[in-house]
Amino acid sequence: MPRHWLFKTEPETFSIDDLARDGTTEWSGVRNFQARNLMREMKLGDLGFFYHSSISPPGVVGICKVVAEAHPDSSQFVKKGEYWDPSSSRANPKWWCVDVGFVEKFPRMIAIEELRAIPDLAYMPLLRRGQRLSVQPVSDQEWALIVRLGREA
DNA sequence: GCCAACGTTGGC
DNA sequence: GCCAACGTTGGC
Repeated sequence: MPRHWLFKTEPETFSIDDLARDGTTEWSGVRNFQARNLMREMKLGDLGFFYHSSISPPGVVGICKVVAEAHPDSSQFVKKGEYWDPSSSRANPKWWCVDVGFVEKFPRMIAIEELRAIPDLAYMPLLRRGQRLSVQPVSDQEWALIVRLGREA
């Protein structure tokens, strides 16, 4: 069972600086069953990379941790909200998510281009063609390698 | 339960 | 803005 993860977010919507400011946040709005299932596997204290997507350049910018295990995603019940799901109910919630907390911001971003150049990372879903999961597992080896890179000033 | 159409993701 | 990839939807 993976104990490390990667969380994608568009920084215009919610960035590492937003997480640093707020301390914790509900990782709501994920509407993909595979990503939901991964969040249900997460345990309190699990660490994850914080990844900025849909900007130039995209990349890993820091570390967050699971501060609450999976619970129903509150945004699915907000009527007319962006993430409202009329097919879900409080009695039988469809979407689940964790809460994440700020751990650290790396002194530099590790851009996807740099990750792609490392053969040991070739099997990361992030770098694989067509893999668009917004929540992904990260192996222990990948984790250690990327943390080392990120902490290089 | 097949599968075409459609919508979304996300790097480039 | 383009477009490949792929998940979801809905007609049949």
